[in-house]
Amino acid sequence: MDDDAVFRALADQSRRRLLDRLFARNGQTLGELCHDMDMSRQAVAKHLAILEEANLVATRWQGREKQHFINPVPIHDIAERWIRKFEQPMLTALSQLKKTLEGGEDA
Amino acid sequence: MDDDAVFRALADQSRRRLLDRLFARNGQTLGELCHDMDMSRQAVAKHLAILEEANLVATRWQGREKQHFINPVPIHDIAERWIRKFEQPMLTALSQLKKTLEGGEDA
DNA sequence: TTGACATGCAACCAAATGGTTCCATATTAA
DNA sequence: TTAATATGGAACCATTTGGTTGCATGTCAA
Repeated sequence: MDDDAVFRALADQSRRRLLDRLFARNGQTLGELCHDMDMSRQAVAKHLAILEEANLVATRWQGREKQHFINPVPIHDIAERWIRKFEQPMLTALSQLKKTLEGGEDA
Repeated sequence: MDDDAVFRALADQSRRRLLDRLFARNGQTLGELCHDMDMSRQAVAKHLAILEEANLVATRWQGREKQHFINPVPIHDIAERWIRKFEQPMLTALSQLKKTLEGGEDA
């Protein structure tokens, strides 16, 4: 799986908003997803293409409409991995951080 | 907390690598973090500034050296929130996705 | 068939991004 | 004091990014 594509896809506010919208109601068409996005249809289509490229969204043609479906797996995977990575050192890192920054002089 | 800054900070491969390095050993100086980064010291410093801006890294001056400490809280927070958001609809979304994409014709 | 509708494609543009280089400043060591 | 070391600042550059517009294509409905 391409971590980088997923991270970069998530780096944009508008794309996270599109994911939120698909969470609220899955399978929406491009036209539906354009509502209240305050940018052109083509701009929204580009964002969706980036999400699709990152495998965060899958699409299906239904007649002349393109439906968009969220794919929760990649984001769940990286979130899981990053959480797991951070959970262990978290407490020690935190106390260490506080000590070194607040306390002042200990190495 | 500024989600956007955190997401964008994590969107870059080099910055994720710097976080990895700090996980491996916390409190490293700029000079240490420059090793094997295949870019100039100033470039690394810019990346670290972005991480610091996103509150993912805290720094402390020790003489003429600047030490860098990872702050696991923000990334843990957004990961938690995104995981939680995705966990509930995950199973249903997945089965729905499979049905609509593989199966073909059901709405 | 004809027209409206939903989308794609491509060219273009401004701004942000990731990098560089040169020089300045502060701290340590000889 | 002087020199080396660790970092910061600013100007600059190429590429990427996020947006636009105009036009083309395919599908549905009258």
